[in-house]
Amino acid sequence: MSRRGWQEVQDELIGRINDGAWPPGTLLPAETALAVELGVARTTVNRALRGLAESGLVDRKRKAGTVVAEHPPARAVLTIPVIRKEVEGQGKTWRHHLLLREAAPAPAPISARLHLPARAPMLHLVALHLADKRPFLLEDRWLNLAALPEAEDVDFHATSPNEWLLAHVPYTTGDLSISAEPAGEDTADLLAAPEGAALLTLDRATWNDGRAITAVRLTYAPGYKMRAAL
Amino acid sequence: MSRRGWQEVQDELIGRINDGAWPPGTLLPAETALAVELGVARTTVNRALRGLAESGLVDRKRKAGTVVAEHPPARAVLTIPVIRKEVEGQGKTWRHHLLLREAAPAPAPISARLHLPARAPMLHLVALHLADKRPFLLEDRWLNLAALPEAEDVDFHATSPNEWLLAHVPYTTGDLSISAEPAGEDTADLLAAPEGAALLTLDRATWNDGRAITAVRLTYAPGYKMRAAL
DNA sequence: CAGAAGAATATGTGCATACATAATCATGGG
DNA sequence: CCCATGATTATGTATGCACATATTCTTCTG
Repeated sequence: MSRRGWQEVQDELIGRINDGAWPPGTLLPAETALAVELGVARTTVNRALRGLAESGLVDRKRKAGTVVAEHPPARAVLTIPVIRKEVEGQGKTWRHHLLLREAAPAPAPISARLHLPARAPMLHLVALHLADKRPFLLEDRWLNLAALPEAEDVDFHATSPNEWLLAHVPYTTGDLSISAEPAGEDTADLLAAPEGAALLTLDRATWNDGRAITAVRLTYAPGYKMRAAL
Repeated sequence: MSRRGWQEVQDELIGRINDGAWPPGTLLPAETALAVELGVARTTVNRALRGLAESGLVDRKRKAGTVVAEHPPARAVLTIPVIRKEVEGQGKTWRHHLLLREAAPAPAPISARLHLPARAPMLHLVALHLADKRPFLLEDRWLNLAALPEAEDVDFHATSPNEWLLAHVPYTTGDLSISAEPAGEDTADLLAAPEGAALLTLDRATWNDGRAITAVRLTYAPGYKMRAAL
């Protein structure tokens, strides 16, 4: 029945879950048993099950075995590209204006979010990104100078903060919060939106190897949609 | 230097990318070479590299080799739980009201989004979800009756459409679009928000094994923030 | 009978090997 | 010189084996 690969095995298992043969809560056979039944090596079954566990369809615990999840959460992978790439991907011309560049101690909400001591020395950058000369998004960023002293000497007119960071600290972890916010007076003005307009807003904090790097708020112009694959 | 496992190998590789030893665009050594250098089996290097490829840090192609990505996009994993679970996770009481239940042909935008013929027979459901008796989110759903004829006989007063679907078709694929929308008159009323308020809105289309299942729009009450891990 | 010590077991991972597959690269014919 | 074709090569994956590790289950002891 099997012949080809772990994908085939995975499809078979998904099928059994979806058609009700293994309803939520079912303890399913051990890897070794499945391997024998499907005529493949245990490694192959393991690969298939690992995938299902990653996507949340099953829960696995050593010795306890593999159980079909009761409430499999939907997982969507958001891909947040470099801003320039995103604009150019729409066939538009990208530009950016640096509106503010100021070394300043971190205000309380920022230092708290990054788990830094109050008033840690930071670089505050505000940049407006344009697509075909129309406002696209506002980048309001606080950069931790202790982690990135080089930033002090960078010309952010030439390279956007967004892009400079990615080139310098490509691999980061962090968290993200997505919300809809009404446009404040200044923001409305910069994004050419009516005051109070609904704006998609991303708040992001970034660490690298345990060191706080940056906190940023991205405010998109009205009408922007973020897409993700499930 | 190595000793334990693919994670250690992965950390080592991430380190070399992050500290500039392998800048973006670099073609890195073949798996076999890395395996020898790090004193592990190729399988282990492969595991580490596969992880990096999944998170977008490197691009891999057969024969061509592994290249450090030029613009590693940030990837965030959004976990969208069952609505009831989410509300209860905040320590609040969940309830829902079914506001509309109507069999009707799909309007054009819905059938287009699901790649179905125009006016395909569907079930239109609107439900308001409450957290501690306060409006939490509005669920506006179109269900493909051809794929799920059982839905015709379900009492959606007892089980929310959201939850019924998850129990019936646990594993689905689809796409998701996230935006900020101003509250329309009806929506504002139902969510107890001022008209024009900024509301986080999710639009989702769902397939199972190539068959269109449902299209849904979730409109959250003001102030809602969606969180994700990077 | 409670609680600690130990056996049993399912998953997690590493390794060596083999073959599959997709690109690329080199080669030779027109 | 161009292009088709086949050789080369890096990744992709399967397999059998071994051992690690986290739990659970069992049993022994006070």
